[in-house]
Amino acid sequence: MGDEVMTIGTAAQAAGVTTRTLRYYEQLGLLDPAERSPGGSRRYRLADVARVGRIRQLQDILGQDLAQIATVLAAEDRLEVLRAAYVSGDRRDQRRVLQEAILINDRLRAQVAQRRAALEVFAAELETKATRYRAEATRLAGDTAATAKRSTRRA
Amino acid sequence: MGDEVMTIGTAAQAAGVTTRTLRYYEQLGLLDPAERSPGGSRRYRLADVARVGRIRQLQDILGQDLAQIATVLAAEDRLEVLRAAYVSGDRRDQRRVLQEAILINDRLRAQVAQRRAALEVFAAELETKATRYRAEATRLAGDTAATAKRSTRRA
DNA sequence: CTCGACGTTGACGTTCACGTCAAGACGCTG
DNA sequence: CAGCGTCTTGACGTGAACGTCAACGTCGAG
Repeated sequence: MGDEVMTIGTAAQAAGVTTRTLRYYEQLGLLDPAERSPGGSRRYRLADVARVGRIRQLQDILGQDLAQIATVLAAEDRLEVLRAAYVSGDRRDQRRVLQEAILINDRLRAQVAQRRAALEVFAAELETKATRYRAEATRLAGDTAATAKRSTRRA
Repeated sequence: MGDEVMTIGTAAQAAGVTTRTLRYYEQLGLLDPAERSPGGSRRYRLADVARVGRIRQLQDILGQDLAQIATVLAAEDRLEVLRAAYVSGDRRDQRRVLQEAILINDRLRAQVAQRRAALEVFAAELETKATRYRAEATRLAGDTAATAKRSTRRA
């Protein structure tokens, strides 16, 4: 109960994309609707809709490149598997599993860190300008006020 | 002197792109090589090469979408113009010019801030996991050591 | 059971950001 | 000025990420 199951049209609407997009994502291996109806219709669950949301979010963060997103999702999926393996695994497995998880996570972190660094630089540029503008604005205001009281200055 | 002028092939190589890319950027209005030779060959200057670099940098930061990059570049260009207008303008112009500059800059900042926020969220997720993994790793190590000394624990 | 809405696969169309090729003009070296 | 490498415009090709259309099969209300 609770695991709402829906047709592709409904799922698409819920996810805010078209049915074509869902089929395309499936074709690329980004998504795989758990079951088919006896007749062959895809059946989506809320988890699938959520995954589409994740894909769009990643597109927003990392760019359109679905191949790159595929690797990120694969990594995340693998982490999920590892998590399961970890809690139910015996002691000697856990170290290996954890090591792999750390490796995957670190790779993702490095990737994100790089993008973040580039963005930070750009943001810093903009902030610098913003600061200069503000300073200039107050200077202008002060100057104008002073000018009004005294007279002229600066050739 | 100094303002090195070059042919499209040389400029392309200097910028690390192909000649096709340079013509394409020009076609989109992202770039415009100052002059043509009498015969019609494009002449690029170092500033043009730098601009290409800026475009690639922005692609890296904001994604491939050249239309969006065009608006950013247009904003930056406008800021340059305003800067010139500002230093040579008379007092009553300066306030208007500065206001426009601030407006443009703020729009860019908002845009960047949004992307930054999304990235931060993702980065935070990864950091959380990294922390958990590290904690788990030390726990495992400690547990193992303790287990070796005492005996078994945890069903 | 029928019928209309919706789903299926397959294939072709479209936009973006270039790559590639053709036919000719340009430009520098010898 | 002859020749070879480079540049010009124009046009078609390409891979990614879908849109769209055709010719079917499926599903659920009546």
